[in-house]
Amino acid sequence: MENNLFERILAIIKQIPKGKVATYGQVATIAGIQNPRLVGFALASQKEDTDVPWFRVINSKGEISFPAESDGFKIQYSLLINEGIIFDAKNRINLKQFSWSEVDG
DNA sequence: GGCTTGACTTACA
DNA sequence: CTGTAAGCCAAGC
Repeated sequence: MENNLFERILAIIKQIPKGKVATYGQVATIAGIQNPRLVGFALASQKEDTDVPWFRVINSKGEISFPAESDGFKIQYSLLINEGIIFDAKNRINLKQFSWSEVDG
């Protein structure tokens, strides 16, 4: 078990199964931290060639945390669609259906 | 060591 | 649903 929160966060995100997503709060809680921003902060530190499926991490609203005009949004959107995630007219997904449970894995 | 910022969340009005 | 406020951890200056 890594002592660094960053590596712990990344390790958890890497455990997210394909076709599912986790919220920042979800990952933060599993990581044992009380600050969901650290999750996004850790992901922001990653590179494009990272092994971490950062695109499977979204906010509690079930939507991508990037502006729809941003490239990051398009990339994450495309990657999620590629895994079977469905977005609604508001660019949001059904958390009830796609949310990840660590025990469900 | 202190202040500011950040891919956030929850609560209240 | 929209707007405001507090909480929390790490990095950068």
